[in-house]
Amino acid sequence: MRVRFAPSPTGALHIGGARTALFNWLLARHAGGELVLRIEDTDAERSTPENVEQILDALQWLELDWDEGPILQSARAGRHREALQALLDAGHAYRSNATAEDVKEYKRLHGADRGFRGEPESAGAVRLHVPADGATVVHDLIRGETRFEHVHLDDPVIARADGSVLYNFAVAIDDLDAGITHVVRGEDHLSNTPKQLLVLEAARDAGIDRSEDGRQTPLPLYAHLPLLHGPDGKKLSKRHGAASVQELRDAGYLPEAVRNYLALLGWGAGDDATVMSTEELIERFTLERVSRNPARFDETKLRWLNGRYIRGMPLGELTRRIERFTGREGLQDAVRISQEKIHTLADFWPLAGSLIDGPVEDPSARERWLTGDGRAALADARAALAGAASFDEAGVGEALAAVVEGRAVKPREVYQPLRVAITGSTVSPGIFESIALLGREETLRRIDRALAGD
RNA sequence: GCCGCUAUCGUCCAGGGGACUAGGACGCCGCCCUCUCAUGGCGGAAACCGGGGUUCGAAUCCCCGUAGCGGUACCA
Repeated sequence: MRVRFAPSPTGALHIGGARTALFNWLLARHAGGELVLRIEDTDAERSTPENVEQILDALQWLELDWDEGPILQSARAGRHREALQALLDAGHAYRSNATAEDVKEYKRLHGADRGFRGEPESAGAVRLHVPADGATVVHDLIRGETRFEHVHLDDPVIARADGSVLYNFAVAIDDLDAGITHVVRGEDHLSNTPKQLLVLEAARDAGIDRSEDGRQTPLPLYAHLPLLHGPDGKKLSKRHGAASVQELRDAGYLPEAVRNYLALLGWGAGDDATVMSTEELIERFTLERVSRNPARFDETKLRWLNGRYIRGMPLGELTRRIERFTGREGLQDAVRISQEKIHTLADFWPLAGSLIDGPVEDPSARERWLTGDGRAALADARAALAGAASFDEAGVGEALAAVVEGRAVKPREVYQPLRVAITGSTVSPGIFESIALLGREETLRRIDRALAGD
């Protein structure tokens, strides 16, 4: 089995593209086949080297590797011209100066459901001859047979007047030359498939489909994946939050969680498995179980899944990732007491950063907890902590429990003022853990500053 | 407009003629745990797009309608 992932570098790699890459990768790894990476950059206007870099970078972050490539489609222009000329010579294609208006006029005359047929001219863009009768049937591995009647198909333009080839031609030739056995891509390409199949058949007839050993290359099998949409059912875009792989990374998601989540969009293991390691995904993934319905990208479920991965991760590993994410070091103790409270790497600093860089400013928190009884409770807590026999979590807990008991109040009446005093905010890791982490000296200093505050 | 794809809880995935009183997960609601936020545990609400047909029997098969999406570029 040889599959391919063929993004066009017209922007960052979006979630939909990442899912297509993942499915191809899963399929190749499951079957012990090869994955070819091809960059579809035949549109020089819109393709940039920066975008190519970004796509490669995104795939690397996702830890999806490939076995061949990246092959730049633009580098194959020579082969494309040769193949194009062969089709022209064999009479499967012709030059035409017909414009979009001409096509419209043709349909007005012959009916809206009649495909455009042009007259061969000496110059102009190159169109493929679509047979007058019959139909091209796409045997889609996911959707079954889809029949496209030739009368409905326009003679597609396969090359510009300057001889540079267009997408539907380049794809067909490249898939053929690369010996691709399974074309797995988004459903938006289903309608393009008959055109590509027609190019492939014309290419065979023109005799340009022979591999080195002279054998005819079999036509690839096709599988069209359901499309991915935003939460509102519309096409994915920036409005939907993290829509590109880079944005997912910056939002603090883990690549393994993203892989797991993306695999669940348009595919299910068959039983009720939700959390699956990449190894398990590889083992269980099959095209037969891919759904036909479009799916929506729902970030809340990704967040939950990401949280599961974070909680299940060894402390050292999580620390390493958070340190790389934040660019800080020496975070292990803070990470340890935050692990069960965060869902993404990005959640860590807002939760626990104040333990490292000092309390944050939150006037409303001070107003609510550091006035009246709160101040008094804080003073008691200070005294208790100053005299605590030991300053580990248990020692701190004991000392503070005594304060709660002594004041005969609900625990929060002591703990919240304390939390605001040492972190500045009402949200933090556990209070005993936080205080133990700070140590006696720093804790008392922060309490004193809070007490002196207003 | 034309051509095509799709249609099960708010979302994702099961179920593919009788096992459906339609299952699991996220989210939501409630309870428990609890120092905040979380985590964890328990419970709950929540769906077969509409209409015909086939059949003893339809979420499941067929047709029509509707809706969503895609294609219809000298874009990919």
